[in-house]
Amino acid sequence: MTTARTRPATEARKREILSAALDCFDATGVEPATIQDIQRQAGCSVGSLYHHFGSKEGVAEALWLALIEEFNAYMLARLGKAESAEDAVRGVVQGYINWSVRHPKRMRYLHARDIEFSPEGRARKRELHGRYIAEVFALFARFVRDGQLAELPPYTYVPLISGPIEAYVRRWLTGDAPSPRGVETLFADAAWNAVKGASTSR
Amino acid sequence: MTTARTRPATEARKREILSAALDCFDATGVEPATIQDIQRQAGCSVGSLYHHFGSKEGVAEALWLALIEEFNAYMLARLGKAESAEDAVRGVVQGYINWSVRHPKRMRYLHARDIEFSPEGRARKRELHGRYIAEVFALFARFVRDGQLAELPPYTYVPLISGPIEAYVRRWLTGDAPSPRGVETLFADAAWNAVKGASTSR
Amino acid sequence: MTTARTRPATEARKREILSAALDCFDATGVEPATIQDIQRQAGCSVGSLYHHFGSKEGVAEALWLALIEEFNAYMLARLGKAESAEDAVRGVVQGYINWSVRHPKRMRYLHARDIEFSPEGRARKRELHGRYIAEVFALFARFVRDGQLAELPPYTYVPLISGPIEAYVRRWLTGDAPSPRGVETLFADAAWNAVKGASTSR
Amino acid sequence: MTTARTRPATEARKREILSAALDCFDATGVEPATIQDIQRQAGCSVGSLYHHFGSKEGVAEALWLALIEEFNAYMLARLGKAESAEDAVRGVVQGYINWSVRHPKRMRYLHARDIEFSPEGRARKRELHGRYIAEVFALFARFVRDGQLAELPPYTYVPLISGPIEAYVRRWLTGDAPSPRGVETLFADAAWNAVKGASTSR
DNA sequence: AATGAATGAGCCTTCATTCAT
DNA sequence: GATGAATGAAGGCTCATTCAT
Repeated sequence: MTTARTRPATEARKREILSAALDCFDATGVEPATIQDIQRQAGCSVGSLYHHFGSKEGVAEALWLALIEEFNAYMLARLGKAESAEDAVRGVVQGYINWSVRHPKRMRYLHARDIEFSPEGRARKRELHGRYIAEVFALFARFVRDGQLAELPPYTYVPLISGPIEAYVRRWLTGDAPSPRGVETLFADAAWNAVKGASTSR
Repeated sequence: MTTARTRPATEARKREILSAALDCFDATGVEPATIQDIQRQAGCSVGSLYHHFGSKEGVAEALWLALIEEFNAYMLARLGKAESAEDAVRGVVQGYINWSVRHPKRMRYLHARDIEFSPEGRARKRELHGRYIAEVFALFARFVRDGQLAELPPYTYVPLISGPIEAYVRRWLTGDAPSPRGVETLFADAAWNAVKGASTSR
Repeated sequence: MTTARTRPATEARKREILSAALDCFDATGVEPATIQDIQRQAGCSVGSLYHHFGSKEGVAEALWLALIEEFNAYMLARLGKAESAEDAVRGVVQGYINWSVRHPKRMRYLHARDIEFSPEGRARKRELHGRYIAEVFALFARFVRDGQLAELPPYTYVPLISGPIEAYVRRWLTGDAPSPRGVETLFADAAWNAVKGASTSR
Repeated sequence: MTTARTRPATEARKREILSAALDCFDATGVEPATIQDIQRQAGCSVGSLYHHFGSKEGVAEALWLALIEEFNAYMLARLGKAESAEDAVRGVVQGYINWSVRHPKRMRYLHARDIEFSPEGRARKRELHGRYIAEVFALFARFVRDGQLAELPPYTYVPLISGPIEAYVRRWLTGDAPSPRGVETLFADAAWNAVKGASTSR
C-alpha cells in the first residue's frame, strides 16, 4: 500500500513549509523575509515552494488562514462549554491568554499587518470570519435576550471584551510587558464589567 | 531675502517631504513604499530627500517621532485640565477618539509595525515615551494615592483604559467598523469601570 | 483491447499534443509558450509530453516538420496536374493562397522564426526540402528547356513567384491587409510575368 | 562650458545601449538575449539600462522605432528624387537592396517577429507607418492618375513591388541565398512589370 | 504509458544609495 | 541646497527537465 488518495506526503511537505515560513516571518516580518530564507529553513527547493503556494504572498496567506482557523476552532471549543454569559466572556479572555502563551509566534503572526491577501484569500478570510462570528453571535444573542448581557452596538462587543487583553498581550509579545500569567482575573473582570447586563446582580 | 539662522524654507521643504511620506506610507506601508514614490509625491529630487533625511528609514523615523510628539502633546494638554481621575480616564478615551477621527492617517501610521529605528531614533523614541509616561504617571499616581484609582499592576492601566477604544479604532481605520462617533460614552464607561478605585462610590 | 503494433492510441495522443502546441505557439510564439501551457491545453501530463517528444523544442520541431510535409504534399499534388508552365506558376500562387486561407495558423507557424532545430531535425528538414525542391525543379527544368520559362539565377525563381503573395499573405495573417480572396489573378499575373520565357507569346 | 541643455552625454549613452542591443538581438533573437548580455556589451550597469528604457522590451521597442525611422527617411529621400513612376518603383527595389547590404543587422532586426510593443510603442509605430505611407502614396497617387501606374487594390502595391526582393533578401540574410548584388535589375524589372500602367508603352 | 512533485539555474527587475555637476 | 544619472546587490519568480511512483 503506497501513497494514499490524498498524498499525505504532499500535505506533510506543505506543513513543513508553512512551519518554516512562520519562523521566518516571525523573525523579520513578511516583507523582509525572503523566499530563500523560507526555502532553506524548510529544506526544500524554491520550485517546490512555488509549486505548492504559487508565490511568497501565497505562503503568507495560507499560513494566516491556517492559523486563524486553528484559533477560531480553539475559541469555539472553549465557548461551546460556557453555561452562562459570564462564563463565556471570561472564557474569551482566558482562552485568548492561554493560546497566546502557548503559541506566541502564531498569535504574533495573526496580528501581523503586512500580509497581502489575494482576492481568493480575502474571500476565504471573510468566509472564515463570517462563520466564526455567526457562531459567536448565536451564542451571545441568547445572553442578550435573557438580559445576562447588555444590549450594545454590535461592533463594540469584541473591542470591549478582547481589547484590553489584546493590547496587553501585544505589549507582551513585543517584549514591552511581563507575561499575561497573573493578570487573567483582572482582565476577565474588566471584560465582564464592560458588557454585563442589567439583570446580572452585582 | 532668505532669513539666515533657521532657514524656514528648509523647514518647509522638510515638512513637505514628511507629508508626502505619510501619504505614501499610509497607502502601501513603509517597506513597500519607495524613495521614488515619496520623491515624486513631494515634488523634489532624490538627492534632496537624502540631503535632508539621510535615508528612507530616516524619513520614516522622523515622521513617526514628529507624530508621536504631536499626539503626546495633544493628550497631555487634555489631561492637564482634568480635575478628577474620572475626568482624566474619560479624557484619554475621548482624546484618543478625537485625534484619530481628525487625523486617521497619522493614527494609522503611529500603529505601523514596519518602521525600523536607528539607534539614535530608538533613543529619541524612548526619551519621548519616558517623558510622556512620567507626566501621565505623575498625574495618575496622585489619583491612586487618594483612592480614586485602583492600585493595579503598573503595566495594566494603559491596556485597560485604552485597549477597548484602540481595538475599536483600529477596526474603524481598516474599514471594519463604523465611526467611533457615538460610542464615546460606552468606551469611556468601560475604561473608567476598569480602573476606578474602591473609594469611588458607584 | 488496444491494437498492438502501431498503437493508434499513442498516435492520437501525439496528434492531440501537436494540435495543442500549434494553438499555444500561435498565440504567443514558441519561446514564450511554456510546456505547461501546452500540457494544459492538450489535457495531458508533463511527463507524457516528455515521453513522446523529449523536449519542448522537440514538440516545436515535430510540429513544423509535420506541417511542411503536409504543405509540400498539397503543393505537389497541385503542380502535378499542371499542363503548362503558366499553369504551374499560377498554381503555386493559387495553392499558396488556398492553403493559407484554409489553415492560417499552420501557415503562420511555418513562417515562425524562433524554432530551434536539433541536428536530427535539421537533417530531416533538409531532406524534406531537398526532396520537394527536386520534384519542383524537375518540373520547372523541363519548362526552362522548352522556353516556356526564362532562364534565371536558380535562387530567384521562388522569390519572384512566391514573394509577392507571401508578402501579401503575411500582412493578412497579421491583420494588416484584407483577405487574399479576390487578388488571386493579380498575383498570379505578376508571378507569371516575372518568370515567363521569351518563347511565350505575349 | 560643461554639458549643454539636452545632456548630450545621456543621448550618447542611450545610443551606445541601443547599438549593443542590436548586436545581441541579432546574435540570438530578442527573447533569448538577456539584459546582462546587452549591459555587458554596452559597458553600462543594469540600473542604467532600466533608467533609460524601463525594461528589456523597452530597449527592443526603442531600437525598432529608431531603425524604422532611419529606413523610412532613407527610402523617402530616394523616392523624392524620382522623376517617373518607373524611376520610383525601381528606386524602391534598389534602395531596399542597398540599405540591406549596407546594414544587414538593421534590416534583419526590422524583420524580427518577437518584439513586444507597449501600447505607447504601438501607437508610435502606427504614427510612423502612417506618416510614411502617406508620403509614399501621395507620390504614387500622382502616377496612378496620369496612367504611369496601374490602378490596383491599395494593399497590393507594396507586396507586388517589394515582395520578391524582400523574399530574396530574407533568404540572403539567413544565409540561404547569395548576395543580392547582381540581381537588382531582375527584381526591378519584375516590380515594374507588376504595377506599370497601360499608358506605359512597352 | 502516465503522472505530477521536485529541482535549481538563471532570468528580469527593483530600489536604496552615491556623487559629479 | 538641488539635481538625476549611475550603480549593482539582491529579490521574486519561471520553467525546462527529471524521476519515483
